Amino acid sequence: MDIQVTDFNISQILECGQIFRFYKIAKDNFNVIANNKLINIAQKENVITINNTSPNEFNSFWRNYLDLNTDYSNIKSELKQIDINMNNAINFGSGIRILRQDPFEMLISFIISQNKSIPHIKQCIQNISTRFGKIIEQNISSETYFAFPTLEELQKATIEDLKECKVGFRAPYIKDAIDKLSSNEVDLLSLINMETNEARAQLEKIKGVGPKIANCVLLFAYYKTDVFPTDVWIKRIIEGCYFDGKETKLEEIDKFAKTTFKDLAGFAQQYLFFYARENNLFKKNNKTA
DNA sequence: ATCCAGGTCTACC
DNA sequence: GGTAGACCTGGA
Repeated sequence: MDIQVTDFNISQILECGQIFRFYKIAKDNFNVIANNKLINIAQKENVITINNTSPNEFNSFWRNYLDLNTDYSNIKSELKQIDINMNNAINFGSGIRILRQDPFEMLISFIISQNKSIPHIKQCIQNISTRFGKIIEQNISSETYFAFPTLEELQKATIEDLKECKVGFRAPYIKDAIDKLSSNEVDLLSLINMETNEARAQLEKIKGVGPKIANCVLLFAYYKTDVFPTDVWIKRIIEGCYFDGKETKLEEIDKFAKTTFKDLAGFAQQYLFFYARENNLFKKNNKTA
């Protein structure tokens, strides 16, 4: 089915670092896995074509998942007023939207993400899905695709099993997450209605979850857009653009982002991350900066 | 080979 | 309370 879109670029949305379960088929054409479903999304100008869904399913799930109920024109114009850097970043990634993804999948995925490159993160998540997730029945490809496992499905995994999925030293962290969710020591459902700081404290009870990973989960699964996940890329671009290139503590960057971007910090982070990473800005030994 | 990648934990100050 | 070093793994 075809849908008219604005402020929407499927490549930017999938490649700005918020999602790991997508496969590029061709230019502006991707397979995406979410909600135990596999769809193909292709975009031509202001029309996206989604294969393997129905109008009913699109309206009940994908519309919200793709954040199509949010008007991005106001968000962008407000952020653009901040300065030339935000202006450049937004012009570069003007079709970015923040997906509304599954909390459990985001938690495990971002635990895996620490000190890893993005292709390797994707590989680990695929390994875990293939081993513990359900086969996606309504397939549109010759390959077999697997859904990300549920908590119940991952409860069967031992630390050894997880290590075989190549997650390395993160295996006990994943196990700790599964244990704390199973015992309800951490309740992902309850986070929806919590204040950002309170929700972050819950997530950080899990071993291997610090401020960066917690913020990613809060932004990408709970749409708490006042958080500002600071990874190496964000750290570099913020230091380069706003701290005269000087080494700056994470707490100070967080304070800066809160006062500068306020409730739109999460959006600002996505524009800056995509802008910095795609252009290799402020990387060590890089004169582009 | 050596270093680094969506960070966080641990050990020591 | 604050920081250096360690940490699985794989690719440059």
